[in-house]
Amino acid sequence: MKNILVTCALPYSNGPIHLGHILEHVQADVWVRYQKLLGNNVYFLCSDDSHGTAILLKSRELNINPKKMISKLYLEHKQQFLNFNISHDFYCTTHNKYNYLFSLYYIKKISVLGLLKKKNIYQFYDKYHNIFLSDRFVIGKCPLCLSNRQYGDSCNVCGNIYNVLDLINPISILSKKKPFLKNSEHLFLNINFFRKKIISWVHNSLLQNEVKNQLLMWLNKNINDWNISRDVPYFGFKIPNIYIKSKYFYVWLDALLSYISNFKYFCEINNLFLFNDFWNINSKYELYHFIGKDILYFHGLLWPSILDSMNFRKPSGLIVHGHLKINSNKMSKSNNNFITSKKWLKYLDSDSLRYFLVSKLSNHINDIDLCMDEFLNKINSDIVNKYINIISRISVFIDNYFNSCLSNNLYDFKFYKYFVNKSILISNMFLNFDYSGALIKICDFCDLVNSYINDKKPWLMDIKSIKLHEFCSTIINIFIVISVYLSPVLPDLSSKIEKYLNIKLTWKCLNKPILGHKLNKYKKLFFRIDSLLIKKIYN
RNA sequence: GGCUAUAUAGCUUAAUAGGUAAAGCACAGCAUUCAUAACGCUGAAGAUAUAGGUUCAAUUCCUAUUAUAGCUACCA
Repeated sequence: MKNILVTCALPYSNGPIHLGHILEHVQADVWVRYQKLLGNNVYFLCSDDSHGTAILLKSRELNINPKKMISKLYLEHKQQFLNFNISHDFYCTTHNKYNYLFSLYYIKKISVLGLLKKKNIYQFYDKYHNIFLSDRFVIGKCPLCLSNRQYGDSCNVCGNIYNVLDLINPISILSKKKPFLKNSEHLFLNINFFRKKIISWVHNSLLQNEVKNQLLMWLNKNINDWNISRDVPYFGFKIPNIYIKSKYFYVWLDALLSYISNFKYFCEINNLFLFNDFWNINSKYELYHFIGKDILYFHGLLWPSILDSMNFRKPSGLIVHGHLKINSNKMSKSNNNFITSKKWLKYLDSDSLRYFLVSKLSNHINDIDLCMDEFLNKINSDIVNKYINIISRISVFIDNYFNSCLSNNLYDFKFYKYFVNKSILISNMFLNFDYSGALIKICDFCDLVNSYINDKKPWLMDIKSIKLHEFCSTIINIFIVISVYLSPVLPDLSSKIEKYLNIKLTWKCLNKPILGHKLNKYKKLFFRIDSLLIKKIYN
């Protein structure tokens, strides 16, 4: 039995959960559910990322206390993930005592190692809002291609990056006025110190090839010192004055540290003595982080360095996915295709989205396109026409002629066994993150069964005959096997199937066929999606 | 600008060590009635972004170009 700790990237506490979040959590959830199905011991943790300038500004905009805002969003986020059956064992926010204590512990460690340096830097300052402006809060004319309204760090038009101080006619996006330059002393982390150790971690952990290449590219040159402090006003943890005066921890530090502190918190609440087993430097237990391709820099460079400095173990692997697009466009409010999880559930169900996303996920970091027409076709043809159709066409006989009871023998044990024997193939595909490939195989199974039924023509067999009874029981047993394979993907449908069949869908179901067993009367298990609902999503 | 990826039928994706490019959806015909106009069988059509190179042989390896995505810390 394996012991595994799994995390997702932390949703930010300044807005609702959207389908992009759901993509990542579904990818992790399916993997976690498969591990559990196979009997491994998995803890699945996540948290809201509740610090940073953007949260402070959002709370000012809404005119409420940032603490109030993040706790309100926390409850909302947690509920949304529950609605999509994401099986987190623990979900909290980064704004908690444990995380603060680990932040203190961390800065002490890097300070003792002599890796902190103070440097004076110049930044734009908005005197109307009394706040230092990060590059993203300043817009102006690109110094290279002269395009208007570009961000302080890079130009969307020519793609160049530059120093914010070179921007022509800079304007603060907060006050819409010209900011002025102000200097401030900051703490910088010498991350280069860890370079060799990180390189060795990259070579020895489970990473996709493209991820490995990207990390080694960054690691092949010197990495600049990392500014880990932020000026007031800020919403986060304050750095003790012995290190620097009036500064806060950069949000990414405590966000990453929360992977550790949340587990500590979780263990304390549940009286588990597992913390050292999972985090000690020689831990044999496994640790995986599911993240989007945009935050690889932090998880592939900063995070291993943090763990190294604290003398904790490093991740066994990172699972990096691409971004979610809607109808081939980036999901954004300006594209008018920003879909929150709440809105989705108003018109459509969780399982169908889970199924669609899983059918698109592989071990590559390609973007995933949620094309709504394709979604409709896929759900109706895969789930209804292929998979559910099997039970729908056989249950009629069982209910009408055999009092909803399975026979004592099978009509075709060999055929049944064929599907059971695929269990290792299917589970390995899921465990290796080849979700789309696994679903293709499962659809092939359904095609095979439907074709078999056509071939054997049960409607021509004598009603109430043993032959028909055993035939139907064979098909239902195969349906059970396929349902076990799909259960991590479709939790809602699976629990309906469990109720109907009077069984629990577990890996043990594959040991031997279920015989002489009483089922419930069949009722429709899954409904076709109406194209009208798809249109409503956009209104 | 630099780096790392990606580019295959109308759409979405396969192709495990260079060796006849495969499947689902959509489309057409036939058959069938147990099934949510579902299922089955047959068929047609049609694709390796562009230009070169290496090779007996390239979707696969190399180079360039084009397009797309992410990164290029101090947004998260």
